[in-house]
Amino acid sequence: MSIREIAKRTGVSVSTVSRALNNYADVNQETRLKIMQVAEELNYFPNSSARSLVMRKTHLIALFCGDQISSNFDAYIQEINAVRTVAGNAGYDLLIFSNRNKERATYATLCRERSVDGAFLILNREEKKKKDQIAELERLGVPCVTVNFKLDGERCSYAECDNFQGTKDAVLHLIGLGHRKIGFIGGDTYGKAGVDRVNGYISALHETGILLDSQLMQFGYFTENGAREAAKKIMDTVPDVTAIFVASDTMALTVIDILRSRGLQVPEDISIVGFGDTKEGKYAQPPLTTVNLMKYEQGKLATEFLIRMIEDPKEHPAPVTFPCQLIVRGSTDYAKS
Amino acid sequence: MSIREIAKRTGVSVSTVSRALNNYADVNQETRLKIMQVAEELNYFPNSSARSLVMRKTHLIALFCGDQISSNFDAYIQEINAVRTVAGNAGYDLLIFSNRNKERATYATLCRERSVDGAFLILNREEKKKKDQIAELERLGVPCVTVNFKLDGERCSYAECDNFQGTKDAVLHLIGLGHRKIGFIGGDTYGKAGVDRVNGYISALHETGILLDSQLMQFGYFTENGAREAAKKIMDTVPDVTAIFVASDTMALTVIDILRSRGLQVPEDISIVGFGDTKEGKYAQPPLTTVNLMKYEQGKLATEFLIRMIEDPKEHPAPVTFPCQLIVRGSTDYAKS
DNA sequence: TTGTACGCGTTATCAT
DNA sequence: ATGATAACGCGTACAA
Repeated sequence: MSIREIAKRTGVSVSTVSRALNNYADVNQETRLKIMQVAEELNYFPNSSARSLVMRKTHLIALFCGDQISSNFDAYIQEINAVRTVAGNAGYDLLIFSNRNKERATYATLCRERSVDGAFLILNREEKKKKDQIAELERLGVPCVTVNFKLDGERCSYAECDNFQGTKDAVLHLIGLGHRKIGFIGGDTYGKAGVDRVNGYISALHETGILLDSQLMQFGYFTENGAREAAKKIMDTVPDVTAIFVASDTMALTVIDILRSRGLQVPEDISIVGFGDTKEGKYAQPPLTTVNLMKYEQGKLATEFLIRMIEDPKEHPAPVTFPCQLIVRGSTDYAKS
Repeated sequence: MSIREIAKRTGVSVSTVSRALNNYADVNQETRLKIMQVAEELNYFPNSSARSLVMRKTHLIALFCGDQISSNFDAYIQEINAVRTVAGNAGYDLLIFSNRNKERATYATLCRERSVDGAFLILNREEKKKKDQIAELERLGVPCVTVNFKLDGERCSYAECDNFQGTKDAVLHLIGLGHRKIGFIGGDTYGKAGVDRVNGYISALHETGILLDSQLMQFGYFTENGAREAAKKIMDTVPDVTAIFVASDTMALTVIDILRSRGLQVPEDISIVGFGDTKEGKYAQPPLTTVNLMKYEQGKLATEFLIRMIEDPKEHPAPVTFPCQLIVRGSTDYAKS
């Protein structure tokens, strides 16, 4: 089973076997052939633990995705698919830390312990607050990338999407349809993404000369209840609103429910734009106009950064901001004149 | 950084350090404290490659999910979540093979090379045909489990869902609503699952004394086109059909489209039951009545089997067949009288 | 072209 | 209670 066994059976030394199996030039064709033949017979395959130990390379990329506790991959599939594809093409396998015994361990600790060659992080709202852990990771020296989160550090990079532009495009789309009283239901403004969406909305109005009405701006904190309350406030204070931008698809669907319960039809009476392009939105009735975050592309780019850093110690790819894409579907229409 | 470094700084031998760090009883409290302190200072963490090498245990579970090429996790999220949770609780991390350089390697080979402690397989239709690879895996000696696929072998087990009962329940639901002319659009009959669904349909009819009409039975092969053709055939030959069981949610939604294009309303004119309980179906209009495969539970159970086999060489958990759950939503209603 | 010897970081065995 | 020493399986300078 081991290289030593092959050495015995072929009557050569282990080093010769090693060289033969690793396609070194300095080994006789005959002996090589014989070695490979015996290896085949014994169904030999190198032990990657041993190899990693001596090579100091595991061909493993750590994948941190979202809360380890709630463990829902659903939201991260596109990024995960991207990592899997790009890293796989480059010859890497993926490691997902699930071990609960190590729950108190930090990202950096986990990476070091498993000697991963690099790490890909998809952080949720809670995790982004762990400043010290992230700082530790940035100091670690192991190449790291994130999506939708700024990661500074010698061996770090990231890809993020342009929430500002995405929101702005969505609101400009509404304005293009003739809407003037346009509501905004944000998630929160704790992070850059949330702030950017607010600014995108404001910028779109500003650019087209529409006056800002603070009563039209509410926040739903990405919860159903929050969205419900926000929508009610807008409807109560500005009943002649004709369109609302909502900062997540899930909240947007909730808003549509509220509107229906008040006897309003979407998009006939009021247009709704979501954010995130989820399946729920895609298959909703009417299908939701929304903003696609290009998550696969983000993941792809970030992984390419990661691979470059792993394979070249001098690489330090500049972070990229990715444009979002507006997906126009059935929940938006011309404003009633 | 290494155990050796700690030994130097504390003035003891490496073996003592190892014992101290691994909570062996036979080490002086003072020296242990000192060792732990230095380990803390140096921010020491054990190297798992080295540890795996000598312990012959990696605390790694291989996760094979679907086609390595098309790389879409979407369909397997529930199982993956289950593995992650259960394996994580038991102290295992997850390894996803993505390395494309090893595309020609077999499951068994990959497992051996990375020395995983066990493997969890989610096989798609294509992969289930690789009989020799699966046989090799069964002989490997590394604990393996699958979902929805029979895996024989000393160290193998699996969890599957009861397609027969699930289909039967769905059809009985339709019969309970007063339907008598009930169509069946299957996927295929290449595997056990497909056959079971056919038999479930037949059994439900038989049990309630409804005569079988072969014109009402068609197959869509899990493709849009297939579903479309199957639906057309049924509608053309038995225009007074009042309900159709469709063997996948995706096909069911396609069928609904076809019916609409022919001026039929669901569920007013015709009831539709899907299979699989996907998000598309859940958020469709009307929400699809369907059969939930309890994928999370299947994954959970299979993983528990796996852990048991890993931790006890004598364990050989009996496979389990899981009952499906009928989810009644808006796409089914009483038959028009 | 091949073999010897050592190191990778850890644990286990057997002394002491 | 502690230390030497030998594994684990592999890669690689260096010597031959």
